[in-house]
Amino acid sequence: MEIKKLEKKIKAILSKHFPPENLESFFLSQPPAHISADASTNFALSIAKKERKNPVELAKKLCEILAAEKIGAEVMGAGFVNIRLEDSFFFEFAEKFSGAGYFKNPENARKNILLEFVSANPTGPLHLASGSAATMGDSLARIMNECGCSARREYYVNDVGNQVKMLGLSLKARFLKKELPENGYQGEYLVGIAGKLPPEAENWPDEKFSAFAIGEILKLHKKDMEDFRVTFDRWFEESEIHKKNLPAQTFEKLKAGGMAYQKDGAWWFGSSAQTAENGENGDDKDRVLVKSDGNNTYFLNDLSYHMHKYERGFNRVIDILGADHHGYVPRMKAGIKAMGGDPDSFTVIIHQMVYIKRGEEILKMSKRAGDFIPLRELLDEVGTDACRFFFSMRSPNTHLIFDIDLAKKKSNDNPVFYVQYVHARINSIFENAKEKGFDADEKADFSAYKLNPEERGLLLKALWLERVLDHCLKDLSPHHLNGYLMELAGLFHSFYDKHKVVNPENEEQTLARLLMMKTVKHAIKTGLGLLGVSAPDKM
RNA sequence: GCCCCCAUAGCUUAAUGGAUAAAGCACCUGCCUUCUAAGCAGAUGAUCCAGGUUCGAUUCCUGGUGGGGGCACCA
Repeated sequence: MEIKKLEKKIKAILSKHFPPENLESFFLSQPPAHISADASTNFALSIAKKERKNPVELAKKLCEILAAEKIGAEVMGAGFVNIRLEDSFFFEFAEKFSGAGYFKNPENARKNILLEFVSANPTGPLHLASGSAATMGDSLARIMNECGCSARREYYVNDVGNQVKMLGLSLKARFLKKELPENGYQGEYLVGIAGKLPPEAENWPDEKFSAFAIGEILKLHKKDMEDFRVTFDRWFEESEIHKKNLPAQTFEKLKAGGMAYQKDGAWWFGSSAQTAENGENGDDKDRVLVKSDGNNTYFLNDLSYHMHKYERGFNRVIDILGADHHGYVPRMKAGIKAMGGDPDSFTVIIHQMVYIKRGEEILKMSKRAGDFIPLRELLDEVGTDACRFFFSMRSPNTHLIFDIDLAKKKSNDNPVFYVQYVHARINSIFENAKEKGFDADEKADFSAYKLNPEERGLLLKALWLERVLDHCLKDLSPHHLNGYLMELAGLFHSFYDKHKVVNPENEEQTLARLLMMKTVKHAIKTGLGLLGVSAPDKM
């Protein structure tokens, strides 16, 4: 939180010279690599017009104000103010950084977030593409919690409906070695599950086959997610909302509020009218709630499930969906609004489709037998670390082409190893230090220590991790963290090649550098941890 | 036809409206007697097109072009 503290401090100083409305646009950012400064602000540029002053003049004034408070700053370019921090600042920062709760932001304390993701139908093994959503959701939840929000992960299990019936019938056919029903589930996995059925299943009713199949497939999903280091706080079964009679209650409430009408023997939700007043992003047509055969649509059930999320106390509800479901978003927002909720508290992260490149062929993710690539296959062949880092590297908006042959064959080229290698190398530095009699945790006085550019660069990078996490929260995507870790790793490897940490002839330097190594190691371990990637001591 | 997403280096991708657009792969040149060469140092190489807003646009807006996805009384 040192960046936010510094921003707060500078803002307080500036508040004596600028009106509050102009101060709102003040923030610090990390200067680009070729600028030798520790923090910079475009404040002078952004308020020049409002203040009716030349930006460079304003920037000069800023520097004078800061200099009076002993903050070193200079003007550069068109009006950037670049701040240089004292060496002592970095040592103080390093002492705090490794402490627990460094990233906890009190402003996030009231954010009670529910993330729903993967939620694959329990009718077959998890597809590779589920790994993408699982990575995004889990890493995002980890980052949110690290930053002081309360985020919970949920997996919605569609354990009722036609597909479940069909699954049971398909399993039964496999068990009795009969022809599969039309539109039945073709996958070989049902043969394996049939083998687990007891002999008396011969006399089971169809529903029991369904329940058995779902139970077995859920076990697979849970195992896959566990091995992928994704822990759901709850596996919410759709049958639960029916036991609680929630869809009927939702339906009644919509009717009572005049939001539902009857047409052609079905009940409709006026979603287009409901969203029309919102202007943009309205639903383009009304949606059926109860079909003319008397059954609920998926939408009505799902709306009641989403309202139940709010009833459980969550004030921010986030779904992660594939791009093929984006059309679903406006009607859900309209539904939440009609139910008296706040549509702005509901966010859908749409991730674009993952395409699989195998050989020269680009496959759409598909459940057809020949094209189906299970997540399990990739986990076993490439490993969780490489998979998770690879999937979290991209923004959800990227139309990713996943070259599966490359991923398997050349997994060593995955940048995850470059980052993990930092952790392993620092670990052996500590071992070496210990052998030479240095105690890395020893408190020492570094007030006279002059940081060289590489040392300063490492501590500066660690300092800015805080802002990277802010960007992840803002964009609801962990991918900024991957880029950050690769950059930090690059700085470290370069430092490592140029400077030696353990030097018995220079105790002050050794202890100072050990503190830096501790800081870098903590940044790497924390960052990798947030991505669900391990930080090995040896490689 | 309408809606959403995308277009950056040979390939896969980064870049809160900011300063000299950043990495990896591929390719080329050097570097292991020193805390792990899964590494380092260096060379080559890019913002789809046309307007607009702005002190400043890869980023925002409009219009093209090209690609992906979606437009069910399915779930």
